[in-house]
Amino acid sequence: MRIGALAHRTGVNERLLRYYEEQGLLRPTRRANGYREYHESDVATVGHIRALLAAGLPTAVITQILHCVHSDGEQLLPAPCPGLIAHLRREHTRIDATITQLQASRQALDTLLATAQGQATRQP
Amino acid sequence: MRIGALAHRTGVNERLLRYYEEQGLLRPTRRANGYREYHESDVATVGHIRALLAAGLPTAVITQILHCVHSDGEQLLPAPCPGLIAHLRREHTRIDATITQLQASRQALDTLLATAQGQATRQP
DNA sequence: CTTGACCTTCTCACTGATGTGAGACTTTAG
DNA sequence: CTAAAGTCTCACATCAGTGAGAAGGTCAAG
Repeated sequence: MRIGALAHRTGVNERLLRYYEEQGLLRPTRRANGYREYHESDVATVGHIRALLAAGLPTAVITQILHCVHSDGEQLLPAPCPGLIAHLRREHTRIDATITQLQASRQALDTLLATAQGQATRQP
Repeated sequence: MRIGALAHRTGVNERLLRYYEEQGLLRPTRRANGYREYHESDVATVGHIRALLAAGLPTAVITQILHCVHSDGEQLLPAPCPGLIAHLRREHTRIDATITQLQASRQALDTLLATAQGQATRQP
């Protein structure tokens, strides 16, 4: 599969897929003419990458994770990767904190919106 | 209050406070020697800015919001600011989506951790 | 074979929030 | 007065991501 097809199937910009390669997240092979050739499993990998990035993990950590993972479907972590588990636990805590904070922000926004709408309907 | 004191009280880097001024989020006055002089209420304002930034709103939008707000404690929005309400509603939706995605990421991380710990305890 | 549509390559330059450091000036403590 | 601490501006770095441009590859239709 070439880059355009992968971009289309994952919804991720081609430019970004090249960036992920540059960061060591993806390792497509090359055709004779230099075109990147992606494996079917890269579709799933890109999905994982997006999820982890959305969770706020830096690419360097994601690279490490991906190296510890046989992405045979969903079975994971055959390699030892010491320290990684502790790191992941910390990330987990961080995500929890982020969610809590986002909920607070949303609450603040709710209040703001309630006030704003009160204003707006009171003098349209 | 000078910038160091505000930084200390809010936990926000001085550099960042200057950046917020550059972006129009804060408008400290200047002393004769050029030092920034912050008002007591700026402590609360910085808190609001951090919450909104954490929610993913860009500084430009936050500037707009702050201009529509008499920060008399917590009472808000005396100015009309048309279009802002719709914008805020969209941001609200976006935050909801982000929270959902983060929860999914956390779930994925849980699975990863469970597998990892299973591996780790099986062959220590 | 030529043309045109489309795909891919690489490189340079930028964003936005934040970090960091340098060099100059001011204020404060001893 | 001197030293330390605080502040100023300016500039460059980061990190995920975006955009544009120039060059070349691929393929089907004429």
